[in-house]
Amino acid sequence: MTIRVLLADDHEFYRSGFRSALETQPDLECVADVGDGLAAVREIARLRPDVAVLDVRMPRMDGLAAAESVLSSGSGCKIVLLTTYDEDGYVYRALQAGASGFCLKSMPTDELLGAIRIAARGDALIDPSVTRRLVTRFSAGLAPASASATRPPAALDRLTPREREILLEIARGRSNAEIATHLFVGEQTVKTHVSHVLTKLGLRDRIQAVIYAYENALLPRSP
Amino acid sequence: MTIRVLLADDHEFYRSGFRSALETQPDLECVADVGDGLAAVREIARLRPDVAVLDVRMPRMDGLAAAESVLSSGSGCKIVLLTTYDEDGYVYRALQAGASGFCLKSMPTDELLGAIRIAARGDALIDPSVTRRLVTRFSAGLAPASASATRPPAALDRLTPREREILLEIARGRSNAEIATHLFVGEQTVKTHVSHVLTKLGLRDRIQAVIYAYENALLPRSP
DNA sequence: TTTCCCCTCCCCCGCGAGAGGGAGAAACGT
DNA sequence: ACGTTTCTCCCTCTCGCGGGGGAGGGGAAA
Repeated sequence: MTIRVLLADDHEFYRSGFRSALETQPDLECVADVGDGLAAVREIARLRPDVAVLDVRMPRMDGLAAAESVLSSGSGCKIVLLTTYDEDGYVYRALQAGASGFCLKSMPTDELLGAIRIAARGDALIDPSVTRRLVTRFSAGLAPASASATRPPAALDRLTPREREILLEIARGRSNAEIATHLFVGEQTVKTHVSHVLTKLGLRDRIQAVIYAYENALLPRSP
Repeated sequence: MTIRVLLADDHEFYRSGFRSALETQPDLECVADVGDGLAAVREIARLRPDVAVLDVRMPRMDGLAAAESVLSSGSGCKIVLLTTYDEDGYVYRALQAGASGFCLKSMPTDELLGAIRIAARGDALIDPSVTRRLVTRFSAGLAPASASATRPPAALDRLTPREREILLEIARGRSNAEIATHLFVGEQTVKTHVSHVLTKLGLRDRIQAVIYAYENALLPRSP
């Protein structure tokens, strides 16, 4: 009984490499590979794979939204999320959605294949470096970032959703070019958003924005 | 640089088998093996191993209590918990105590050795079948929180006092000119220090330095 | 339909930042 | 005495950042 796998990633090379790796495994079969989240949701509904491997960063619909859509549909398809960035915020959304895996792309091929098999049998695997963050959080206590305690400063409400997203990207230390790549827009666009964020929040430069984000608990304060 | 390991388990045969397995690994060294939790706590304090592998079920003091004792002592010793029973209640206590691993005894030898290495480098590994329960709980509604870690940043020791001072100034969002004024030195001097700080800490720019400072709790929470 | 907001992208321009050199003067331990 | 480390200051050069404009498209409200 082979495990039917679907892959969604926006990098063509990555997908072809992934397919090649799967072909060497007698128990794994890649039924489709797509380049964005929307296509992933559609193809999963059509082909009903056992496991879907989704990149977090994708055009049109990101992996998290796609995972939530698939998992709430009750199709029984297991989800393994992939990311090049060990964003722990993503882990929580993924876990809350019921994902069966959260792995870094830097993970060795055989380990990733193992993660797929683990997901297929109903278990779950989280990348060790991500697990560490999880443990740190657990040992620190509880309470979701969205709930209790901290009140959002009124100035934040003046930001558009996109601008808030940009603010978080800035706070993670990314350059304009990096933000552009990660959000699939041009660098000029990013510069415009950054400029608006700084103006609306009355900040001098992106460094002040980083400090602003930390002081206002927009970022979890833990390594 | 070998990883120094301590084992605590109440089965004599298991301990000897564990020692044998470690002897085949050039990077792992078993500094002691004990048969109960109380002895584990005492020997960990005396021998200061890098990683302690503790069985959950032990006489006198169980592995969880021992783990909590060791982890709260701030010795820096990492804890990997072992159990034959995948009780998720144990996992939660272990994670809340700050354990770096939670593995089943049924785990293959090489994977357990891998878990020790993972723990030694500061990451964490949870057995996949246990992770699955974790995910179930997460998706059921639990949520974590902002954390506070007590971690000694080793790279900081490579900085001179002046450079540490500069790092704090950077983290406060000051420009080179402002730092110069504040510290009564020339801006060129500041630029030199900043450059050294970035080089020594392996950071790309001052923005990463700000993030570094926050993540390593170099700044008191001010808001 | 018109108006407004949001997102997207483009231009030029000035400036601070950081790299990559070098160099002098203390203070330190030997 | 000596070398090492630290702190100080200087140069040039490149590049990213941010401000100042403008502009088009789409969606939602009026």
